[in-house]
This record gives sequence, structure tokens and C-alpha cells, in this order.
Amino acid sequence: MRPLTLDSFYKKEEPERSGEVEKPPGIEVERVEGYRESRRSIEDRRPSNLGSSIVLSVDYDGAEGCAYVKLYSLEDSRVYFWYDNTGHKPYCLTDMSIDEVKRIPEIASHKGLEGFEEVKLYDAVNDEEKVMTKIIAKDPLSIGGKPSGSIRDILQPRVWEANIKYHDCYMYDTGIIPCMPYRIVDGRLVPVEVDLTREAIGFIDSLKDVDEEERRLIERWLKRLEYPVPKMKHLVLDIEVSSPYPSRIPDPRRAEYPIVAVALVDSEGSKRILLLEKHDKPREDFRMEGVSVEFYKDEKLLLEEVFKAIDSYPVVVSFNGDDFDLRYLFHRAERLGFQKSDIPVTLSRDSASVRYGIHLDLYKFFFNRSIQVYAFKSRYYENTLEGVASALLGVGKITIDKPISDLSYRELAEYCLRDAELTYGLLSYEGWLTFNLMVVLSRVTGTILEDLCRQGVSGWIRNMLEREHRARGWLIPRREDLLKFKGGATTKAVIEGKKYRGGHVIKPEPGVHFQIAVLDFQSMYPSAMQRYNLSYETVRCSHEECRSNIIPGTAHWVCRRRKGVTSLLIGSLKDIRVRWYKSKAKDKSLPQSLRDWYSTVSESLKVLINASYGVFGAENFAFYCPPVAEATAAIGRYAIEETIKEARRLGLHVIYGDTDSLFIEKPDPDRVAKLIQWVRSNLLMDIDVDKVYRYTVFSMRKKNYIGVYEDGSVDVKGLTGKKRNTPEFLKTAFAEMTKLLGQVTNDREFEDVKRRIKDLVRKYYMKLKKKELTLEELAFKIMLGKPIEAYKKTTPQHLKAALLLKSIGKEVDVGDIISYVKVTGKIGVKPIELASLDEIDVAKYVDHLRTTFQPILEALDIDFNEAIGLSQLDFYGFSFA
DNA sequence: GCGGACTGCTTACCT
DNA sequence: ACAGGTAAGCAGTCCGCG
Repeated sequence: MRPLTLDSFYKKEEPERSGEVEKPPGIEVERVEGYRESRRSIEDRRPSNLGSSIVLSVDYDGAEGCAYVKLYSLEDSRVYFWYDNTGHKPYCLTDMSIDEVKRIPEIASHKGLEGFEEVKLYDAVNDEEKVMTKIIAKDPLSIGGKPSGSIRDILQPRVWEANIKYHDCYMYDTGIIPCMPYRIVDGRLVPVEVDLTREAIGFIDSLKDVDEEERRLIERWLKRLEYPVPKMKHLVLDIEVSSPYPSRIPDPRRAEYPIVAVALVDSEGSKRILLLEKHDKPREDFRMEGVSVEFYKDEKLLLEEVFKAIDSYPVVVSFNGDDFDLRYLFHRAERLGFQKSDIPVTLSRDSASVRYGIHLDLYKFFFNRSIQVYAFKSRYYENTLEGVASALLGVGKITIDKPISDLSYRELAEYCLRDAELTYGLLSYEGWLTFNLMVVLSRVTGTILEDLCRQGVSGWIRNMLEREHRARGWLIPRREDLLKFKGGATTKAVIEGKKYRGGHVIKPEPGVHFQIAVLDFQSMYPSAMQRYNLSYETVRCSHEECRSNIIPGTAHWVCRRRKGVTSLLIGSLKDIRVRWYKSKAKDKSLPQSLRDWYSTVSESLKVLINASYGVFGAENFAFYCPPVAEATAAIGRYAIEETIKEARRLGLHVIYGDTDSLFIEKPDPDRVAKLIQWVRSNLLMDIDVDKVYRYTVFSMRKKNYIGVYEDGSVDVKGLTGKKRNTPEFLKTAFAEMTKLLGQVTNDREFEDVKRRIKDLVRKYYMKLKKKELTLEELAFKIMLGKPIEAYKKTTPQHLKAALLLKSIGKEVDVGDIISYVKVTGKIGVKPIELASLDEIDVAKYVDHLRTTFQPILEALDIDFNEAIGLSQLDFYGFSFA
């Protein structure tokens, strides 16, 4: 490997000691009382010396023509700015020589051109050094972003690294890491050295099996993650707008209606509610416990007060402020005649930022799929404040049954305040879990918080990889080159339309099986990437000699000469997660707050590690490379298939498996130990007993089973009876059944429980027949997955119900859960608001009762018709009732 | 022009 | 905009039927 450097801008500073090193990580650093700073000019915020401060953000200042850093001082809790004085400028690269570029007239005469420089970079795709020309510009827009005439457009297609946002480019080159401590010393921005504890150093030394390169990475991660998250002052903001149309959200771009209430809730315990006093509605005298209720006669004054607040906090938080609150505030202020310079909000196409601090929009972060699934374990699924808050905090919005303009001042105040409190709750609950998650992800991937809460995992991982490329002096590959050199997939997917074959699912052995051990591969895909050296530059590398190093089940090979950068990054993150953070989180000798921090780090790393495979198969990922994703999945299949073969050789009875798990019946401990050892030495992966079931119930369906633990608790996987769209009465019935199953400890007890299950099914059948159920219990609740107009091919039932709702004037939106029941008649469905019990289509519901229980009844050898007490004659439509 | 077989769409789940 | 694999229900279409 040729370590080439791109260090023309990188001026390394001697790190300084912070003097606050032995503090335990994850705990607040300090707390400053009495916070209500007066407004300060920009000049007051540009000190030439500043003590330890946290990098909040990096941005480009058009007027100054350079990058600047927003810093949060740990000494006085204020925000300060540091403007670049290293002379760093925006640039892109081309493979043309300087002379060649100079001969392009549009470049030579370009107004934004600053100059040229020759650089040597390592091209990882071709494993060779490349001489490139750096085209330096006066400002980021000259590189790209103008509708026409940008340097990158002129150089097309011979241009590299031209789509990187300038603030990212600046951070990559200077090595600035967001959310880490820096200080200003005589005008220079200097990182504060983070010292590791003796224990952490000991941990690194104890890593005997990792090479020097990974050891350095692990040290890097530890330094970023052992440094505490300082307590910062947060302001949560929520606004209400009076609109004459009840269920329609006012258009923030037009901002036609007055802002009648603003709630400001902060991390220092202050709660304010600012109300607009209407001339036709006298103010009410009321108190709210612990809340400052303020009336304003003039909307302009109210906004000024809000702007003052926005200006005085380092972190401003909203729920959907990008698209609504801040956007509305901005346009409303404009409409009321504010000067632009007096509005502390800047809007871009899909975000809103604030002048001095940073603005975090929790809506986007909570709606991020990875965060939803891995960090919050799918505990919420609706993308609304109501949905997320009631699931995570157990408190929902205040329900109002009239338009905002009809509320009394008190009702309005309570309603608005609640929203802000819920948002604050989401940010701070469980020891500031949400904010800490963001900080960890920000530090590891080098993404500023403002971007982090708005981007998806592919953006975060892109940032991490691009930064690593710059640090190593590597050329960042272009998507189209990656695709051209690496090509597409070589396996055929099971699902039509997918790009390559994924995980392998083993057909289950139907029936009841006692004593089941579930063996799981530990992080199968990340391990595959780590152990098999998978990375975009190593899979299908350019060396002839590596072509024989075939990845089983594919036509791909992997490099023997170089260590893959992705393999290394993911591998090191996986190793510190498992060997440090996970075990620290479980360490009972540590104080709870510290364990919480370790577990937050562990969960954050999990998000990144788990997503690292998927992104390579995602078309929008900057390093999109299907062979990498395909090779990962192929190694996974190879691993599980070989493990099953070995298990069988050892005489173990495998009854089911899915992607990275194996279900083994009546396992002999010695043989299991042998299998685990075999996997370790032959596949270089870890597998262990993840859980043990007293028994499992399988039908012939994959991804559907019940597992009963030794203590009687029950896992239900995939079955209709636990899906969230299934009517409540079916879920209740199913839950009753699983409770019965939890009591069974052996074969004999099954006979009794089978009888009771039959009774149970019959009970619910009779309830249906007699219509002893409410509409609410009968409702299917299905999410509207796209806007109504987007359903072009079919009209599914939940859409029919939604259309009926719309026809009675109810607003229906993407993401709404539509509750409907099945009724007799042509359309067949009605939203519960419009239906009545006597039109329920009982036969349809009996069908659902049947299919809900079918998989289990099948396994227990119970006949549904017999269970509900139908004779054969009844079944064929005769009845003697 | 009717009805069953089939395909494709949609949602929610598993790993 | 991280991936692929599976189940279930329904909508809509195809195709055979003299």
C-alpha cells in the first residue's frame, strides 16, 4: 500500500492537555446556572483564545468567503465562532494535467477560479498511484451548485470529488471531528487531547489478535467515545397557527395566518408559553404550574421574543421544524415586515437552520429506519409526534375536537405546551438517550449533528468512508467507475426484481418440538465482511493472482494483497462494540449512568455495523457496489449451509434456520460445543446458543413460529395473530392461546391444552356469530403507505376506506393508520366511523379467525371446523339452527 | 359473460 | 432511499368454455 498524503491544507497542531481527563465518560461535564444571555454581536463571538469547547457545526460563510466552526464553550456555555484562517478553499479534481485544464477557455476565464495544484493520490480501484490536478475555487458554488457554468459541469466527465458538500470537505481535510473538544489558541483551532483511562489503554494492549492498523483504529474510536457528552442547553420550540380550516395544515411558505402560540421548553427547567392576544377575545387570567404564561398584543413582538430565545441557545430542537415550525416562523416574520437580518432562521430546500446554534429536527431522526429498528427496537411505527411519544414516553398529545382558532387561551396554551414537552421528552428520556445516540454517531462517522439527524445511514457511512479516504490520501472513487469496474451481481435472487440472492431460509419441520436450542451467528454479515476482507477495492480487485481466491457461490474473488478499508473499519467497530462497550454495559460494578452510556454507544455502533452490508447494495450509496453486498450474503449462505452439514455429521437434529440461525432439537451439549468450535476454526466466525426454548411450534410456513421459554414466556414470530394490522379481537384470542401454550411443560399436558384451545376458538367464533364485539375490536388498522393519488394499479381495501373518509371531509395523509371493518355489500369495507355492527360480514371474519389460528392448529393437529363445532353438513352450508 | 387460475400489488413481518 | 426472503389478502386479468 502506498500511503500518499493530501496534506497541502492540513496543518497539524500539537495537541494540548485538557486538564479534565479523569472524569468518567458519559456524565455531564458541568452545569451553568442562570442562563438568559443578552444578544451579542457576531464580533463578540469570535475570540482569538477560547478554552475547551465542543464543535457544534461547520459551515461556509459566503460573506467572509471561508469555512467557520460553531463552538460550544464548556466554560461559559456560550456559542463562539472560529473562522478558518488556514486558507482552505473548495476544490475538485481532474485527471487532466494543469496545462490541459488551463487550455479550457471556460476554466481559464472562470470568475470563481483560484488556482491549480498537482496532487498524487492512490486509486484503490486500480491499485495504482494517480497524478491529478486539483482545481481550486474561490467559493463552493463555483465548484458546483450553480444552475450552469460551475467548474464541475465544465470538466464533466473528467472530474472527481466534486459533489462533496464543502463543509464536509473542509472537515475531512482539517481532521475536525464534530462533537469533540477543541480550543482556540492565538487564533488557531486546536484539538483538545483526550487521554484514555489506564483501563482503556490496558484493553487496547490486551488485543493480541488484532494487527497494528486495527489497533490504531480502535484507539481512535475509544478516544472519540470515552470523552463525555457535555450537558448543553437545549431549547425545544413548537408553534401553533390559527387557521380557519380545522383539519388542514397551514402552508408555511405562505404563512397567511397568525402564529397564536409558541411553546419554549428548555433543558434548564424553564417553560414558557407565548400567546397572541386577539382584539376580539380578551385575555384570560390563568396560571399553569411552573409555566410562564405570556400574552402579546402584537404578533411582531411575540416573534421578536421567540427570536431572542432562538438566538440564546446552542441547540434548538423541534419536531418537524424543517418543514413547518421554523419555516412558518421565517415566512411569517417576512410577511410582518422583519428585516432578513433580524430573523435568526435560514431556510434551504428541505431543512431550516438557526443563526448561532444548531437546529435538530427530531422528526427526521425518529423516522430514520435504522434508528427506528435498531436503536428503538421498532417500539413505535407511526411517523407522528403522537405515535412516537405515546409509544416511547407513554404520553400522547392533548386531543382537541375543534379548530385551533376556537380554543380558549388556556386550552391553546396547554395543547401547545404539551407538544413541546413531548418533543423535549423524546430528546431527553432515558438519560438523554436520543441526543447521546446522535453524538456517538456524529463522532464516529464525522457527520455534524445537523446533517446526522437529517441523513440516513448511507449518508453517515459515506462520510466515514470519504473522510478515511482523504486521511489516507486516497482518491474517492466515482459511482459510475465503481459500477463499471466492479460490475453487477452474479447470483439470481429468489424474489423477482431483486439484484442478487440474499439469506437462506431452511424449511421448518412442522409440529411441536421439545428442547430447542437456537444457535446464532454473531453479527453474521459484518463478520463476513471483516473475516473475508470485503470492501469495494478488494472484491474483484485488479490483481491477476487474486482471481483464484473465489467467494463460494459467486463468480467474485477477493484480494489477497491488500486489507480492505471497509473490512477494517467495520471490523474495528464490531470489535470495540463486542469487546468493550457491550461488556461494559453489562458490568454491574459500574454506576448506572455509566452503564447507560456504554449501552448507548453499543446500540449506536450496532446501527452502523448492521447497516454496513446493506448500503453496498443500495443504489444511492456513494460507494454502491453490488458485488460487495452479494459476496457478503453469499458467505452468509455458505456459512449456514456448511454449519448445517457439520451439525448433521455430528448427529444434531436441525429443525429450522433463517439466514444466521439454527434451531436444534434435543441438543447434546458436547456436540453443540464441537459445532461451535468447528465454526470458529473453519469459518472464522462466532456462533453461540442465543436462546433455549422448552418447545417450539412450527407449521410448514417459514418465518412463522411460536417458541416457549423455560419460564413459560412466549415468543411469537411472524404469525398473523401478532401483526399490528390484525383486528384486536383476533390478537386477543391469539394472545389467550399463547398464554395457554406457555403453561405446557410436556407432551401429556398438551392434550388438555388442545381441548382448551378448541374451546377458545369456539368461544370467539360464537362471539362473531352473535356480534358480541365492537367495531373497534373488529377493525383492521392498515397504514396508508403512499399518497392517495399514488395508488395507480389497484384499489386496496384500506384505500377504499380512506376514500370514504375523504368523501365525508376527513383529511387523510400518508402514514395515517386507516381503521376499517369488513361489511356486506358491494364495496365490502367501511371505515369504523361510518360502519355499524349489523352490516359486519361475519363470514369474512370467520375466515380470518381460521387463518389466524390455522398455522398453530395445523401443528397441533386440530381441525378448525371441528373446533368451532361445525359438522360436515354445516360446513357445506346446511344448518339446522 | 362467467368463474377459477393466475399474476401483481400492498402491507407487515423475519433475519 | 441499508439489503433480500416470506406470508397473506385482495384486485385485476387471463383463459377456457362450443
